Amino acid sequence: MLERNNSTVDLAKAYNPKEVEQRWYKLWEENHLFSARYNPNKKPFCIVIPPPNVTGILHMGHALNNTIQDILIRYHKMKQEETLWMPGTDHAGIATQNVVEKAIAKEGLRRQDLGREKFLERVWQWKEQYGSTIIRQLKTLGASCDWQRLRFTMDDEYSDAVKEVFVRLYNKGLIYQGNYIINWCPRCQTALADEEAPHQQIEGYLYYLRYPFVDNPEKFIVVATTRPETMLGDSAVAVNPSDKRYKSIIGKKLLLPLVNRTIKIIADQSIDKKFGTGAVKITPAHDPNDYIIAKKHKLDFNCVMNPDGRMNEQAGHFYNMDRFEARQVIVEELKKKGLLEKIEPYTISVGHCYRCHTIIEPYLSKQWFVKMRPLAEPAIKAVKDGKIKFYPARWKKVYLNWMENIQDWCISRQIWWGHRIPVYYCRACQSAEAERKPIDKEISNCPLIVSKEKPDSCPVCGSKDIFQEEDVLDTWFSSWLWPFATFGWPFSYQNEETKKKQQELRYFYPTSVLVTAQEIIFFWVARMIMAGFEFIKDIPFRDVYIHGTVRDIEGKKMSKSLGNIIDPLEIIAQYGADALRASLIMITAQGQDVYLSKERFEQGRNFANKIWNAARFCLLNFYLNDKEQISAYNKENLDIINRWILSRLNLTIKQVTKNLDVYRFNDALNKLYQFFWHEFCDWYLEMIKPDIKNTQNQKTLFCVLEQFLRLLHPFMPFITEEIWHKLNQSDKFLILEKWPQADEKFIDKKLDETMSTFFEVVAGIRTMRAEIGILPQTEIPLVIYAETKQQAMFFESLSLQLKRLAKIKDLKILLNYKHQDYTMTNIIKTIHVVIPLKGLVDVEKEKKKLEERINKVEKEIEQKKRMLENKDFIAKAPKEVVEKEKNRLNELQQIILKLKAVRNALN
RNA sequence: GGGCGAUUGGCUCAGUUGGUUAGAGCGCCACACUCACAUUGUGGAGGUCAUAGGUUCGACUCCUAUAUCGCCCACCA
Repeated sequence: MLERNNSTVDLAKAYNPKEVEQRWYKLWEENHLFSARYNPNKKPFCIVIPPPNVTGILHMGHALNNTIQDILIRYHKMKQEETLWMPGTDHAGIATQNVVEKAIAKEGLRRQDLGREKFLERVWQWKEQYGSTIIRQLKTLGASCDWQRLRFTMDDEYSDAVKEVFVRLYNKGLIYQGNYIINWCPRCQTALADEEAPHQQIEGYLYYLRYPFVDNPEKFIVVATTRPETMLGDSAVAVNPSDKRYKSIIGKKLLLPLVNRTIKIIADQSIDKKFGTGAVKITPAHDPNDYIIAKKHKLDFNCVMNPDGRMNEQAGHFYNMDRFEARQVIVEELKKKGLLEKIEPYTISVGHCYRCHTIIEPYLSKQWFVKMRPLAEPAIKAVKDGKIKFYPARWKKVYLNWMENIQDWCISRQIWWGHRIPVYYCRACQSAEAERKPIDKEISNCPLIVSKEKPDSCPVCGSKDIFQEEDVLDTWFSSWLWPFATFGWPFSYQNEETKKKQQELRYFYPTSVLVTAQEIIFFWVARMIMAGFEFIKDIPFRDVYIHGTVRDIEGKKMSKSLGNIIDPLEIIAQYGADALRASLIMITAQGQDVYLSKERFEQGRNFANKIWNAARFCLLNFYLNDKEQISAYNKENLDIINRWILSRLNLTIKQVTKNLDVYRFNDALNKLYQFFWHEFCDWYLEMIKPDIKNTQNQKTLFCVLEQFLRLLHPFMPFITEEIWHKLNQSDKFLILEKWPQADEKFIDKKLDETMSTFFEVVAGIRTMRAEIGILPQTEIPLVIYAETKQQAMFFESLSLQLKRLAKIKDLKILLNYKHQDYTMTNIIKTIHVVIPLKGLVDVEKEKKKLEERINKVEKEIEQKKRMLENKDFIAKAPKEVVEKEKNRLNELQQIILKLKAVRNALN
């Protein structure tokens, strides 16, 4: 009930987001407004959050990503769907381990000092202490996640899913172990997947080395390399078999410098004759291409480096040198021996660890892999067939390109924090060689036991001395199960609870949309699609919305090391979460990168403040005791101003809804911004102000404000909820209210046009006033010469407003323009507007301006005429367009007549 | 080497299937504070839509080149 006593409406002059936001979030949570459940009577809508790292703290990327999800969730909730936003965090193996290692380093400890178990204890401790930071921060942003469902990728239930998946894939023959050259990070000391080792160009050198012949040490062959330190592990030099320069020496023996080992010259098609000298040193254990060649030619694999990037015992007197130090020393020694031909500057592209940015070492080691081809097939098809849609669509191509060239996935990591690989060995059967060493022995025959649980005894020898694989799984090997493992899949134990969970999975899966950034398409999106098909036999989500990357104002990625971070929490503290959200959304065009500076957030703050003050004004002026729904009116009973604002409101509802449905958040919000600020505040409120107590104004005002709050709620949840309660004085939460539906019968295009003519006239008068220097508060007389009787009546009906808005006294609305005493005249649309005050006008200036305008209009008339004389245009353009052009020409011709009349009068 | 994106007023960007007079925010200039809001209001200046061709009755929009910037993918030592 709308019972209002002005003294009870107590709103501060400026909006104070801090207090409001905290209060409402608490109430939302306490009332479980975000919780979702199986509900067959409602359409499900589900988003799984891209789980932030437990080590994470909220950055702008999170803020954007989660604001978008929150908008979708709140929007669909208001559309009365059963809405679930599944939250959680990711254990982030390497990242978290690094963080904890740094922490214990302060105590002078390395993880090896603690041992695996103790170290893991410390990680869990760390997680308990700091792991919920990001969750708290998401709450300050307003995220409407179902927090009771909060998942962590290392939860028991979730870990069970990971093990299940490993076992299933292994049994299907899709997981294998093998010695391959993988991306090795010498700092993290673990293998990485290809995606985790992005290539970056760095300025390096191309070294030309001389390898002497065994039978003739005076002569040599020259090879080019960017990594001279690997020469210690060379097994051969390869040339192209068709290379005339080297044809005769294929098969000859060379003496590998510094190590004095004999190697052969071999021939291989893959060698590019044009590159370098056309002769390539082959280092099978340190280069993926050389590895392939070595396999083919059965060469030796000489590993010369330790996992920490230092040279190993095989490296002779370079032992224990760091790889880059060894590079310099080796080059130096070769130079002394006269075996360095030359050094050229050269740009090379090398992999970098995506966690610590150390240069990757291609390293031969025994790792676990997933065969991806079979998994990719259905995932490719689903996207090709449009079962999964990308927004913006261009990412489809990127996805397909990657999927169609997919490589096997290295999933083992030599770290401690993560899901330990569910593989067991029998010590009795195991020989010493099974220890991890970069070797090229075939996989040991020692029996593997792949099992979710530790087996009691060895199935081969019966020994009870069983131990588990040391490696853990790639973090993404758990993340790719997120859309279903979060529901409790695989429901290993059947009971009431798991049955309920199963039902929920069936209800919410496939989820509705995945919202993420482009960097994550390969890591996560593609793999979730594959896992979805493999384990649930269905797509994991229908839509994938890829938003842009948040960058600083210069287009650089925001990062700690660059020091260009804008902290969202600081913005929230300063301007409020609503302001942060609104600012981010307003400048984020679909899928485009966002360039941010602090000042951008003022726009959101200003908008919030504007809403606050407009609402305050309304609340101070409501006096009706009963609230009547506007839909109960017959719109014919409303006056033109109320009809107009309802027309604009309904159009806005339509546009906002449409834009939200296609993920055009900026368009949706900008429409609301435009409507509220410029149509509702600037025009509507100003027009009804003098007569605000009028019943129909009251009702319409209430209705528009109420509907607007609903529309804005997904974008700016806090301020809308606050005003909503002040407006309704009830306990009903806005988030539970229905999303407005546009009522077509209120949308009146003609009326909109008529009103904009009125606004143009008002603005035109203001311009004239400003030009002749009449102060805003000074009232002036005015004559309007309308075109038609109807138009005159229209202005008559708005004369009160016109007088107020343009500070007019003695308003005359006449029909036939007759120039009398020239004072100041303007033609707005086709209407003469005259300020009958003498002596204010600089006649020469006016003449000049008039001439300019006449010229412009004449030019346009010429153009229109040409257009309309063109037979092709008349024949081929749509009728409406031709009609429009004709009308415009007509109008222009009227305008020009009037302008000329004024000019003539001036002369 | 392939692919993608961007190029619109001083700045940052919109412009949804091609259709009148290309929009916004910020900034700038001028004016206005006892009036819901100076985190405001009113008015104004400022753009040959990167360049060159082409398609079309009509191009900011579609096509082809070119230039500049940015990103992604690829094992060329």
